[in-house]
Amino acid sequence: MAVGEPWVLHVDLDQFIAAVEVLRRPELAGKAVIVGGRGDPTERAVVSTASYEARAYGVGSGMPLRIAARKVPDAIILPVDHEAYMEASEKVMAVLRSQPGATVQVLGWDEAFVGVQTPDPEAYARQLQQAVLAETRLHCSVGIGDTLLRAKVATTFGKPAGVFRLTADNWLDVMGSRPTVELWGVGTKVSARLAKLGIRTVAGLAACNPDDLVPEFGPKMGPWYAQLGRGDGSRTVDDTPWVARGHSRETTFQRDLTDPQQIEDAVRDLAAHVMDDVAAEGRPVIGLTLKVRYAPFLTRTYARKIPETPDPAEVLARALDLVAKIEPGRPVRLLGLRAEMTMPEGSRQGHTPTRSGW
DNA sequence: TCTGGGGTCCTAGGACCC
DNA sequence: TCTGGGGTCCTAGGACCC
Repeated sequence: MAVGEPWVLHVDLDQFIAAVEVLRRPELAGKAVIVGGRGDPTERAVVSTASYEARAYGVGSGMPLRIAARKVPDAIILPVDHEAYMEASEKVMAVLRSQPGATVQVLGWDEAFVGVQTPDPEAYARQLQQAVLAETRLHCSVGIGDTLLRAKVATTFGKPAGVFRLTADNWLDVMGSRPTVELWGVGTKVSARLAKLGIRTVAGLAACNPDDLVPEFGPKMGPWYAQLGRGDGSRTVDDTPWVARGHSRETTFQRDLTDPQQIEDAVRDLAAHVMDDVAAEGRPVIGLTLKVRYAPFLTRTYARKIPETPDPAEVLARALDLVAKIEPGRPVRLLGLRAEMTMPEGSRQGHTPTRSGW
């Protein structure tokens, strides 16, 4: 078999969550399906995924469920079922790993990078799509690139169920005139700050001097954004298992809390769940962050390093210390608790594009 | 229209040390 | 007595991703 050049493939399942729901309830095929929260549009919750039929009405991820239900009155609204998606995800990743010569870096439930040496990446991508479909009955789109970033962005143009190639050769032709917010790692805030500097398009970002971005974005992020504009970055797919730095739990209350006892009880509850996740990995806790959203939308975080401990009772006591920082009498809409853990030697860090390894 | 829940990493400023 | 300059650690806040 010909060895060929190294390529990065980015595999992204099409409307993954909705597709999994349709698989086990075939009568939903072709209908507007919305998955979010506990499936109750009267609750405070948001859309996890909408089927293409629902998206046609303007429903998208992150939209309040209440609004989505209003836009599509006859939509079928389902609760989020993490276990089902996890199971489907593991099947898909197993198929990717079984492809000849594939190195697989998982990015989330429904996407992964696949590194491979092949003379014909399109043929490889098609073969991969067929294998995933045959084994899981799920469709995916594939982006082909000479960097991780270009492969990731290429997938957008392959949807649904297609293949698209983006390399140094066609990057500016395809992306140059598009707004910077279409880059992976540039959101609305950063694109607005770039616009303030007169940079609106990917071509504009690609052409700028990285040093000119340092005063606005700092020594790391400035040059990083310039690199994004060029589509450059790592070409290495890393299959080292990812290890979480921490675990957190959050709850949004259907009614804002003001009673100190209720607030304390809620934190005890969060701590118990967080420590379940921590205990499953057997690493000690070294820090805590309490997140408080005061109604309507003011978020505060209170953080503290703690003496390294694996003991849930000790962690709970430190969490309750942080509760003292919550402003008394002010309505609380959301509470979150995050525990940071020690990291094992040599573990891969980061799973977001903007950070280490890119 | 009114915004979930799980993550990661960067930056700034103050405290402290040499 | 007052001061430079560099480093680390900690906390708070922000941005982004799925």
